[in-house]
Amino acid sequence: MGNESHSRNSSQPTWMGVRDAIHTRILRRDYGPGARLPRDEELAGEFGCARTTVQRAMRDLQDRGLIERRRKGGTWVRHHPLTRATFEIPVIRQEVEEKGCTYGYQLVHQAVAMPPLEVQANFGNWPTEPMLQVQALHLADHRPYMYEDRWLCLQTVPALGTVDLSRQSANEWLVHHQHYDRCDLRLYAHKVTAHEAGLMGVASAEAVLVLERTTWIESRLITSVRTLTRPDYQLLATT
Amino acid sequence: MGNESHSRNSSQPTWMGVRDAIHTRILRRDYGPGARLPRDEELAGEFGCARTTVQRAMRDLQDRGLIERRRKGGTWVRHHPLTRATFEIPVIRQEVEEKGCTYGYQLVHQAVAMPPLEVQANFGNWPTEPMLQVQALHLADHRPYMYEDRWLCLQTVPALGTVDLSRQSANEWLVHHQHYDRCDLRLYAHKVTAHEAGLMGVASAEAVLVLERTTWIESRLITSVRTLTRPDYQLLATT
DNA sequence: GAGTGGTCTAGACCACGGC
DNA sequence: CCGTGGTCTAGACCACTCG
Repeated sequence: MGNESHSRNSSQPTWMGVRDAIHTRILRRDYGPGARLPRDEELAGEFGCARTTVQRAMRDLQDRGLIERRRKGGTWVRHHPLTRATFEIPVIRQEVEEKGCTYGYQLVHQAVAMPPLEVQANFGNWPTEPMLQVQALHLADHRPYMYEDRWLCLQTVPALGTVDLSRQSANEWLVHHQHYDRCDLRLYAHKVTAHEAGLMGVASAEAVLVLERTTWIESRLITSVRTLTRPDYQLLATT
Repeated sequence: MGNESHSRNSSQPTWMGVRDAIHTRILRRDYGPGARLPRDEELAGEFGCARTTVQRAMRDLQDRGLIERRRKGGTWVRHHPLTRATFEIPVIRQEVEEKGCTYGYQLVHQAVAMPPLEVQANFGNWPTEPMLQVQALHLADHRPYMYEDRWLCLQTVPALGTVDLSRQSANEWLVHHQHYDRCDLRLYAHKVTAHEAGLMGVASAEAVLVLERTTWIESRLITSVRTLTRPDYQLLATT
């Protein structure tokens, strides 16, 4: 039944021990796909622990997408366990410097304009209005590392109007001066245009990973940015 | 101080209420980047709740990448909050059917062979040995939806040798017969080859998103699969 | 209405790790 | 060593939701 490697001693089960025991039962189909698990209280009795401990174990299994829990409905084994992948999106300067490279930044274009429809698509109900567009390159050892096309909301962050974005990236300024409480992400492949290829220093029509991020504070739009990575860029996750 | 929208009433703070209050203080730089927070017990006293409740709030802030906690070291505001994105990787049949399409499957190639080096790179210390390679198309309304190039470990899952993979996808068989307890993911952009373009029914040299997954059970390799999506495929996440 | 999970408490002990 | 977070308990009440 699992070797209980997480328990401190036999008389006091840990939540990890309980979790592993239940996980094992799911893997062995003692609790098969779609099956209903015993009530927390019952399991607590079986394992000789408090109901809180079972709860802690169950929350972990739920976070991992193995079970579903509903008040009154009880706990159920998912028919198909969810595969959830968590990626960490790094701060660009930090990522570059952690690779032992010198970070650099170069402003390409800046103007106030009306965002095109495909950008507005990220904004939900947010009213259409002119925004500050900033296109810039992030460099590693003086070579292009990432290209970003960003739209900034001057209504939400008026201070941006006074920042010299040729010296400091909007990314960096925002990290230090404007927190967010919501972030939408979109990830897809993109064939670079001739213009983008020139800026990035890659072959024309190369395939690159695009990361689109839209951030908000208290339901007010801050910025939407489309980031083009180098063709060899990979996102890694271990579940 | 935040409007405590998560508290049931003023006399009994909820962990979400406490979390939001602390979050607000971080946003307002009452607890600035790199600062140390008061001990849990102290905060519990301030909020008039049990230490357990503060713990629950802190764990959530930690999961969201806003703070770091260490025994004896205390709780600290991260200099740069982590941006974590969680994506759900769907079961293919389910994903297709949820879009209202008919799911289909077509085996392209199957053979036992030695996996090439770039595939072995996903296997860590796992010994090199012949594996079952399966290339197949997943269809939506009879049109190509995804292409997968998969390597299966016959040592770990001998039963696979007897499965007719021209009728049922390895994906589906594995979901029903072989659970995993570890999954490594890798995500990148790829320019399709002429061969892949022909199979997928897309223009040659098109950019597509590739999802590589390697799964394990009790430290034994199960399978490694490289999935090519359609050019318009996007992964979405809301943090 | 009633069964089930979700949360809170007060107190205890443990484990990690900085000093 | 000893301060701090991590976990466990036993019991209580609450909130959601299914039948």
